[in-house]
Amino acid sequence: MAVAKIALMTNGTYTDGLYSYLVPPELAEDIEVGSSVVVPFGRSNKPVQAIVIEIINETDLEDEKIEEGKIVINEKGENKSYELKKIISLSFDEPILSDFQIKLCSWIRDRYISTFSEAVRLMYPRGLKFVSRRKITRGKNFKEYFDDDKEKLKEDNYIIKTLIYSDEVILDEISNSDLRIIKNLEKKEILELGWDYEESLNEKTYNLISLIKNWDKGIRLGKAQKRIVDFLSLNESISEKDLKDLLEVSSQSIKSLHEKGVINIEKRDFFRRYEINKIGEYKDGFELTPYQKEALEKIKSSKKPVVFRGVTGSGKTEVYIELLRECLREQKGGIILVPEIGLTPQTVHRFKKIFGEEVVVYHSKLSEGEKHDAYRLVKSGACKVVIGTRSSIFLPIKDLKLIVIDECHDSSYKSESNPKYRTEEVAYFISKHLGARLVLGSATPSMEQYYRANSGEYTLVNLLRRANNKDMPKIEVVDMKEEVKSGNTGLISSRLYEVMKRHLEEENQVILFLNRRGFSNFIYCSSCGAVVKCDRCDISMTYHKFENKLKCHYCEDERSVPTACPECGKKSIILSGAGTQKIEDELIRMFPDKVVRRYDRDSVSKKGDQDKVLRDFGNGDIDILVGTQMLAKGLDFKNVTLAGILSGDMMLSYPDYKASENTFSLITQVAGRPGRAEKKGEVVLQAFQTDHHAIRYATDYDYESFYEKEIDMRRKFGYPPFNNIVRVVVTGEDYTLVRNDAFRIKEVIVYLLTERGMKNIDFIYGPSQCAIEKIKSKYRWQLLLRDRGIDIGILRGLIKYICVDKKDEVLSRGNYVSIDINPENLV
DNA sequence: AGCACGCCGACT
DNA sequence: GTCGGCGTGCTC
Repeated sequence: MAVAKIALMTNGTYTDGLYSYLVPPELAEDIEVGSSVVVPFGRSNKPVQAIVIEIINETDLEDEKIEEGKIVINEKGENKSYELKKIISLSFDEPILSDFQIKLCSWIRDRYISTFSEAVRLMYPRGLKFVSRRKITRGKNFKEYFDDDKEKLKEDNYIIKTLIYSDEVILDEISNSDLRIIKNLEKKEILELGWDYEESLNEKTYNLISLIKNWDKGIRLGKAQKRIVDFLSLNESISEKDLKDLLEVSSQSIKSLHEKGVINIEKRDFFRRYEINKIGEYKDGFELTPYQKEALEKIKSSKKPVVFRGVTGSGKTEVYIELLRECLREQKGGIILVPEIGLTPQTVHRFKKIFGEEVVVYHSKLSEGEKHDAYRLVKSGACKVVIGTRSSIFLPIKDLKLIVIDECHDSSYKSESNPKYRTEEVAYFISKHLGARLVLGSATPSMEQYYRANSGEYTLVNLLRRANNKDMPKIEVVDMKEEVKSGNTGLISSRLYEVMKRHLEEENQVILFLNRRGFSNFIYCSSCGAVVKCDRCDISMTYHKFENKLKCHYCEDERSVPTACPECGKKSIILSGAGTQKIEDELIRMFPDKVVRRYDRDSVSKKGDQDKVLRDFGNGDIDILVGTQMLAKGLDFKNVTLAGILSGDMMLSYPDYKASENTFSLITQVAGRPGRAEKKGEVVLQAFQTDHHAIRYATDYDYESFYEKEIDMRRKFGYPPFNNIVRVVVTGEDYTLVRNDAFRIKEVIVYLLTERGMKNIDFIYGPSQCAIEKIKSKYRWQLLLRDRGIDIGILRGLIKYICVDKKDEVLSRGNYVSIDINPENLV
């Protein structure tokens, strides 16, 4: 028998390795590398899912031999023999992972310090549900047990009673006391305790109905049946549901037609697909401008990944479309990655319109069924174009030749949960191995991306002219310090009000932009200055007017607004900050005859809400749209002539080395919204730190100068792209234990390195408390490490050794450690 | 991570 | 005695 090395799909680092199982002869033909299988695991032989990573034929065994079902493994000159278990079953006919995907899993596992199962999960079809349950059956002494003592029938356990008339008892969970009883009876062979498992595939089918060619015309048909036959003689085929709806006929009529041999009923796969409504306007056909053509040719001729810097409105999308068209002409596949699908409904719709059924849309808001069907459409090769968010990079697109990462600087391309991968790196790995073209498009590439483009690792392609040949709108800066001095404590400066009024009077539309949903919309005490914070997360709670409640954005905890200050007891609690709700109120007061709408995660949480607001805005039913980040990307409305940025520098105060970069790109993006059609656009930027280089260069649209200044700082302080940052976060409920563990990790690192003769260990920062000290009742301490004077590979290995392999020895019980290589944010 | 097993204290 | 809680160790 052949031996399969498998990786388990259960969680946990302890079982993160390869295990050997025998391939039973009856499955030998079907099990391949990449197959999804079920294996018995652990002392109780619980069935678990696993992926076959390697198959070794008996004849190829070297250090290992199989003797009478046992495997003899030669380890360090010693023969150890294990009883090998057999694979129970195969879950899909086809292998789930290709050889390349297995390679990718290993790479992800190493690079981001995750487990095999976490990596496999990224690529595993969502439609398969697997559950294992306890199964209790009768032992051979079961009958005797009652013969001995008839009284037992009355008092015994309900499981045993059930077994008197039923062959088995299946339980989702088993209580500790029941387990003990069963274990005891198992020894006497009265009961047997085992496992049962169930796999269900969430796939849908429909009935396709068509007329049989030579059906017997002499058969008598009912009225409804005649209608069906008439319809089918004009139409080739129709789904049963549509037939019923259209002709208003019953299942019975269809059934009897089938029985009479008049019609065919065929089961067909039904694919649940994500559809979106048309929003806004854009031209369907287009011709590339000479500049776009030039960029296209440069991209096509590059052998390296391309950083495609195109200013807002330059028409990067048209270039992507051309690249995709070329792919399809050659029968190859392509993928366009976008930051968050909700951010660019217009783009998605546009691709759908051009490429039709060929496009699969994939993002986190899809249902499990929709995700699964998207996977199937791609896996089968039926669809060759994917447009989706970061996780779609793992879809098994056939003959992948093009990967585009649009808005490539966006932070949503970094995964925050395990494996904490960076989409760009994964895409790079894939493109290299599969020979696919990689294009990173943005108006404001990240400092790292631009650095790579300048250093020759990537190719730089610029598209610095807008498609409509218009200049970028002028950005006017309003100094809020002056505004406060002159007595205006509102959110909207007198200057912005003035400009808004002018644009609105000319029947144009205005977008107002704010950082994050209600980020600083906290309440505070005007006597002592105390801010109401969440007890569990230690972040300011946000005031939500509609519910008149305070909410924590990290743990979703909520409470009513206190009447007195929790610190000093005085009744001087007042509202502050600039939540979108508060602004909405202010605007309604300022412009009573205009329609104001909010666009943030609170007001458009449902799938349809978002489309509706954008549709209304596109139709001109809304005059002023107020929103967060969601407004900054990809939206294209021709009547928008003014964009207001209310707190342009708020982001600068985030505890993050990327604060400047994020501020710059945000301003640039917002500025790209107004004036996209014939009308001239204008931007008003309110800020306190008007002299900051991010603000100054952004208002001049001077990306190059900003880059020069910023890259110097990165070099000086050892931040990416010059150094990698490894973040280790310890969490747990006991403050002291968490803190001590963070210090212990540092000590162990220093100890191990000095032991190896390393002298300058000055690349560890911290431990320090995280900016958000507590989330969901768990304290958080962090350690930041940089690869200064140490190779990143060695550093990664060291951290894995300490925080994963030796976790039990280093960490206190109940504490948890999370490792993030080059994290996107440091809160 | 689960899961099983075994040790120990509490309570009939 | 035996029930249940938790600490420990293993998983091809």
